[in-house]
Amino acid sequence: MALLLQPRCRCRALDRAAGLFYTGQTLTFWTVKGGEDMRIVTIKDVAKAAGVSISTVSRVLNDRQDVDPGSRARVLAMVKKMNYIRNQNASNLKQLNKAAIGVILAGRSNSFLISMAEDVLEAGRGTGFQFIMEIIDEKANPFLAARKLYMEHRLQGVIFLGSNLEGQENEVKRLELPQVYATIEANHIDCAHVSSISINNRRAGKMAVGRLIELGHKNIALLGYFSKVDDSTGQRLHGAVDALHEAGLSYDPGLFAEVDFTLASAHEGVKNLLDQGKKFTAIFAASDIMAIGAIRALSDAGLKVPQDVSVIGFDGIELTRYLVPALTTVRQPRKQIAQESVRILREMIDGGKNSHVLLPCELIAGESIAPVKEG
Amino acid sequence: MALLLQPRCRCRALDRAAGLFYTGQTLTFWTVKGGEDMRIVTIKDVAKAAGVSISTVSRVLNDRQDVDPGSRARVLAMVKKMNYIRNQNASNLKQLNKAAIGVILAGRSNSFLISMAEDVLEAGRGTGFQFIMEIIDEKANPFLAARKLYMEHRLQGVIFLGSNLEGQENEVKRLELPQVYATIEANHIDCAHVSSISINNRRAGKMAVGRLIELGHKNIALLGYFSKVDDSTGQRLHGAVDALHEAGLSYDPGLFAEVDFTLASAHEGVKNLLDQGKKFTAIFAASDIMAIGAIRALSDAGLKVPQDVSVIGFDGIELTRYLVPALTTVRQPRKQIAQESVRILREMIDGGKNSHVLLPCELIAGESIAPVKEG
DNA sequence: CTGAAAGCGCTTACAG
DNA sequence: CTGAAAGCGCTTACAG
Repeated sequence: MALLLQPRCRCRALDRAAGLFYTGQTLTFWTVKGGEDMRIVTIKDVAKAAGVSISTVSRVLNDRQDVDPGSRARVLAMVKKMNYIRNQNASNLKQLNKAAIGVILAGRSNSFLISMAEDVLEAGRGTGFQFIMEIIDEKANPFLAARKLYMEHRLQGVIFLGSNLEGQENEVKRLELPQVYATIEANHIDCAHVSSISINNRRAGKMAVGRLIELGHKNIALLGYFSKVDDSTGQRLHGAVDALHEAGLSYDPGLFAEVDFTLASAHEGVKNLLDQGKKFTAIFAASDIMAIGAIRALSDAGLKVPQDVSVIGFDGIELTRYLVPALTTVRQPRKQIAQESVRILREMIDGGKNSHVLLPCELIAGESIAPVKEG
Repeated sequence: MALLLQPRCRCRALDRAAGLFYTGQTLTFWTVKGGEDMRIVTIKDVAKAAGVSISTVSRVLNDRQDVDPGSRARVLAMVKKMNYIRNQNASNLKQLNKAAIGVILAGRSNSFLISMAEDVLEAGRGTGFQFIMEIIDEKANPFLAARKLYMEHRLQGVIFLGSNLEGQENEVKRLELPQVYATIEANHIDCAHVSSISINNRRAGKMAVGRLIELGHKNIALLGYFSKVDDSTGQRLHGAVDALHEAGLSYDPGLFAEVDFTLASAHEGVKNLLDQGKKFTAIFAASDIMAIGAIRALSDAGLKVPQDVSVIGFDGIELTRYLVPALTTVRQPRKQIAQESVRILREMIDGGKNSHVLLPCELIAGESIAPVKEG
């Protein structure tokens, strides 16, 4: 790379053997090898500069106590001076029995899950486990991701956030690692190394629609999708139908719009219902994002929330509190799910039993629902 | 792990030497080594099973053409059968002269940047470069992240998304790699391996506030923060002040609320202004998220947008179009910035000159601004 | 407390 | 077209 020789960058090419070299304020340690001419400082370079063996450098880097304080000081000084950065590839390749936990996050743009991933990392602090997070596409294979992570980091266990287990029972079992499914009810999977923690999505959906019914709503549109196997989203909708039935109302499939977890899809779904002249006074959306898309579609049609149509979302993301009107939503206990995921996984890793936990959830009163209009 | 011996998981412990083993439908290849008893399939195992050398397996895995079709087929069959997954640690450790580009994304919960990161990956498709993305905390050191990525992947170049260059000129120069700063104006950094691409944030800020002035607003609150060095956010605010001055209005520091890129912070900032009895008829926020927090604070005080107060945001995230009222915002040409970042970086990698590009941006008319109320 | 040596799983000239 | 061998940068028993 010719640009390395530009004087304005205060860099000078230098053979590896020459060791350290000062140019201006910048300490430059340089290697020219096989066409590569970018500075790479390895443990070997540090060892040479500090006058110790690579074993000793490694010991210092790994905070082992059996190192002479003087050696340690010299090594640390050189590490800093030479800007040494450990090559994790090499480290991982060798270090087999690490205490590592993988976190597979399915869905890059799902802010609820991203927040929960942060909660998981937070909950993992001080546990002695290294948490390795992998963000994958919503449609990607989470088990493959977990296997890969295992290959590369020798995980002791995995936490899955937001993965869909639809028809994946065999994959789950074949991943022979303690695993916790967060936000997903996985109690139908009968495998001793599988736990799950979530809310009771069906009851949550029932609660939300129950509230709408209490307010006098009878024609309630539902947004979401039913999977082949009942996943979280489907359960929420099933719960909605439960509430209708319990109130002696019938479920009108014409008021269901199949939408995914995007603003655009929800917007279009509700627009379609309106265009078809469907009559409804309330909407239950299987996610907050869907609810926001829905509200916009209502607004486009001149309908006001909650005066003309009540809307309830799901998840309880931070944004809901800042919307005008604030969105009424079913709040999942995000932090608690995160913390319990870590706790349960650690328990399993320590040889404890698996468990399938259902946490209570809450209907957060916003400003987006109101009693049904007379007439 | 005792659970591996659970019959329901269809697994059986087996010495490595024993090779393959069928249990039920599941093909299980097993190793028991040093306390670890989770199946690890390596290239060596595949080689043995396919009856070739590891070199040949590696060639197949790397899609080299100099392999006998028969060998290739046998290897691929075993790879599939044995569920072989390549250990990237080992691969990266050895494979030095890869065509790889690093993408450092600063800010986990910045949806504008996350979307742009996806655009970058999209733009990178078919370039022959592997794109390696690292998401770091907003406050983390992006240069350290880049160095680490370089250590582990021998990057040819780096794209920084959303990093703050405040006082980091030396770090930039010391990172002796072609680098592109996206969304940041870095033309003050005089280094031949540094490029940047962004909008002219100052002019954009001026345009936004200019629009508010056209509508008759004179008391305009500003949300954001000024850095020591002028970064994007500061530039937007400077531009706002430019617009005021050009219109013969003076900038009232009392109408500035220092807030960061969170809903909560913007909400509190505007609440404070209102609590202090500050009078303003419009708000210019340095990001859309800030604008949303601001609108909520206005609503809490009984003020309506845009009837009582006009609000303009910045970035043009998808959500703005779905809000009610839709948020008027300065749209950054996200896709174009992403595409040009990749193009410019590749040019530099090929030995081309660096460049600092300013792209035009657009004021997207929403429903959140209106002429100032009489009286 | 320290260093020489083996080896993690892979890739890649090199010699057939 | 193929395999034996060297080596990427590290960690970790092992023997001092």
